[in-house]
Amino acid sequence: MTVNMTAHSPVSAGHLFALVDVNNFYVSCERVFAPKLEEVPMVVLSNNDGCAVARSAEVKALGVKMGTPWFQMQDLAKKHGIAAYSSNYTLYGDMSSRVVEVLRTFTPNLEVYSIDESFLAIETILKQHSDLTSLGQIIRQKVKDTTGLPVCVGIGASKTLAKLANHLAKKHAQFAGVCDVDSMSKAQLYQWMAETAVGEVWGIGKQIAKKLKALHIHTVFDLLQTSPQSMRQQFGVVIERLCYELRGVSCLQLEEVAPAKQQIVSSRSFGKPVSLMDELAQSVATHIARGAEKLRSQHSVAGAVTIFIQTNSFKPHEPQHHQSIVIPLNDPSDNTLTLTTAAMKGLKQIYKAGFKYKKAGVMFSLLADKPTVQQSLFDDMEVKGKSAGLMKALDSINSRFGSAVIRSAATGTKQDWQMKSGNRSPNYTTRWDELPIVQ
DNA sequence: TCTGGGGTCCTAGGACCC
DNA sequence: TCTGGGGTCCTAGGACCC
Repeated sequence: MTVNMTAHSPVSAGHLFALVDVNNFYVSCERVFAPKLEEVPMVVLSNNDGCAVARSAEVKALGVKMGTPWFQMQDLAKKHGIAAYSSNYTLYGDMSSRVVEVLRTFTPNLEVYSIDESFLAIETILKQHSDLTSLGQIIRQKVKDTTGLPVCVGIGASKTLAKLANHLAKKHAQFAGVCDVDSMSKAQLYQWMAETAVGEVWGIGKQIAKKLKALHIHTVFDLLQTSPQSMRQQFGVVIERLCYELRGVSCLQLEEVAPAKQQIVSSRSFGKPVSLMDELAQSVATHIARGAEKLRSQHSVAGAVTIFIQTNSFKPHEPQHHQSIVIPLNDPSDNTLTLTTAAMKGLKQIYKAGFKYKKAGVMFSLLADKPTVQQSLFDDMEVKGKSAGLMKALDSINSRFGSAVIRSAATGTKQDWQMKSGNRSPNYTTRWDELPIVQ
């Protein structure tokens, strides 16, 4: 997330954000395709059907917390007829894209914040609508009509206020799904803030809420009364910024283009504990393959591979072994074989026989942009000698990307290329059509 | 050999988010 | 018996170099 260097300087005046958030996203997705579930209290379960990662309104009302293990709510489930569904992330990803598509019809200035939330910059589209609340209702209706999913809309002068507004819209029926704190009177907004626990604010988690409580800061309004400077002293720049955001001073910008990930993780718990090296190796290999796909999809190469294995920390009486190891790569890579080789080397070093492992995973870090194909073309030439490299490199590119990518190319040296292309270095070429093509 | 300070890089861990 | 899987940013401390 890009932020201002100092919390004191607002991005600019006159910002207006709308946060559109799907209600009980995974549950709502399942209900779109099985309308009979509409009235059924239900949860969607994590991998291995371990815990509840989404709860319908009825289940939330029963006090079931996010992440509650399914086996712990058996009695409750029987008593209230709670249905449980295994998660289907392909479906949810698809539904998420559809929602974003609808939102883009309102404005291109949009940040996809998570699978079920987007921020919209709405100051520019306001003109076409009589007021913000009716704009929010139109968005709601259109998403519902197009995708079948229910959303709530929160509107405010900063992202944090939009988040807060969304929270109010969800929690209080009187808002009918759209809350605009920007058009509220100050007195009214402060009233709502005084009724909202400080821990509900975006960026205030359990630990900080606890520390704030010790300072007699219980509600959002209490936090608003403090000086951001003193908050900086005690909690750091993040909370200071948050205080400004609550005051309507926008410090967090809209991130329209998602930045490339800085790390890519693939990990999973085992259904049953695993002790054998072979089984761990298989799991690690699978994670490497998954991670490498993610890596390639964002055109990155990894500079290091971390492998980690863990025993079941929910069983503190059993022997515990949590260990990870970082294997740096001499040449950053996105190649599954290269990465797997490195991972196996690491796994061998941390594996200990006799433990019951419950989880394994890999992480790719030190990510960098993958060199453009043109670059590697000429890199190969440099390495292998002037003339042999090009056609060979071409073959490998074609086999990798499909044979239609480059039909033919001139053989020649880097110097030839520089002559033809006006003496530019090929390293600065990023376009396919600038490759030296021969008919 | 002693003394001091500043900068960078890496790692680990904590806190937060969905 | 059964307890998710991703991410981000910030800070502190140690190693190392000048």
